[in-house]
Amino acid sequence: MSEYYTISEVAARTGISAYTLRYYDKEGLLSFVQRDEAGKRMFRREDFEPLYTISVLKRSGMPIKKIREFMNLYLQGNDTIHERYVMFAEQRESLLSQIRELEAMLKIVDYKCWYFQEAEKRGDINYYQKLPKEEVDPRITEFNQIVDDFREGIMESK
Amino acid sequence: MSEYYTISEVAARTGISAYTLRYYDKEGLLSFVQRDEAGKRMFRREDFEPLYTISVLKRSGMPIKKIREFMNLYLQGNDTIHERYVMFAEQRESLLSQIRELEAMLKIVDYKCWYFQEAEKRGDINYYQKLPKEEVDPRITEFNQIVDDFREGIMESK
DNA sequence: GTAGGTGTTAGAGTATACTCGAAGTCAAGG
DNA sequence: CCTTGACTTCGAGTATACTCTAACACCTAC
Repeated sequence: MSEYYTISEVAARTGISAYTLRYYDKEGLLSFVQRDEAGKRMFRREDFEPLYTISVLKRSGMPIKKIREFMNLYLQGNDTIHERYVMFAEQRESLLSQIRELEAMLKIVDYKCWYFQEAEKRGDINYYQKLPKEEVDPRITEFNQIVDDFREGIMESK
Repeated sequence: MSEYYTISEVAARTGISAYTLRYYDKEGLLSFVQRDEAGKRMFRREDFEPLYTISVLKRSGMPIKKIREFMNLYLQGNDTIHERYVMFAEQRESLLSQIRELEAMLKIVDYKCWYFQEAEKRGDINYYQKLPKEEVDPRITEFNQIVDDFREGIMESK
């Protein structure tokens, strides 16, 4: 069993390309990686944990610069536990708001899927305009209200 | 009450800057917008619906090029209802997988928040390594297993 | 000893989505 | 009449995150 992993081994295992790993290093994300006499990166077993953390932060939408800040705190060890906790707590809030945003978009896209199916049945994208008011599905009225608010500059929280 | 809206009125109401609206137009997203004799864009009341749709698709993570495709179908009216339905259905799947991904990240960030609080109490980021095996919280064991899988190249679905 | 395969670096190129500057048009108000 | 302000276009600049090329350094196998 080899003590160290080369960049291409790490790339193959993590799904992060060697190019990207070198880019992350250049950007100061991989300062914890050791080098051999020739200057080659030698990834240790324990290096996969910070690597995984980088991957999680990136997939959470954190920009590289902020991940670098985090990694700088990581390098300083026990003195920065609190600061790192704060960063995770903030990222948690960011994730929650991203999820809320996507769920709001999902609701509208769900409506659009339904509406387009109804329109397809009738062969007319504006079929509801030809119906008497009381036969118009409330979902349509509700959506039109959202669009009216959009036109009037009434933003849905956000 | 004015019949038409200028670009800056639309910008103020929708929160999309005039620069961005012109960029969208250049990219073929706003072909439905009329112009006056002087070449100025005249947004009609009804134009806010496609504008809202563009906003929703963008906030759903759809790239501009694909939104353009959608808008080209929109311009063709009733003949493209089915194709547009398909695009919404695909976007719905995309949203669901984005939400699943962020929820998976949230779980890990939640764990990190908890772990860093525990570590802060003890003033040691690796406190659990000094505990007897049976006193280590199962959440820690579980997380370490995820990192082990990451190192072994065992991807969590995705 | 030399070809192949790995690694290194610096720096250029790509893609996406804006964001802005410059120069010009046009209509209304002082 | 002329300035002001809102609009126009074209094209350049910015930011982010890669993605790749070029030139070179090693080590191993034939």
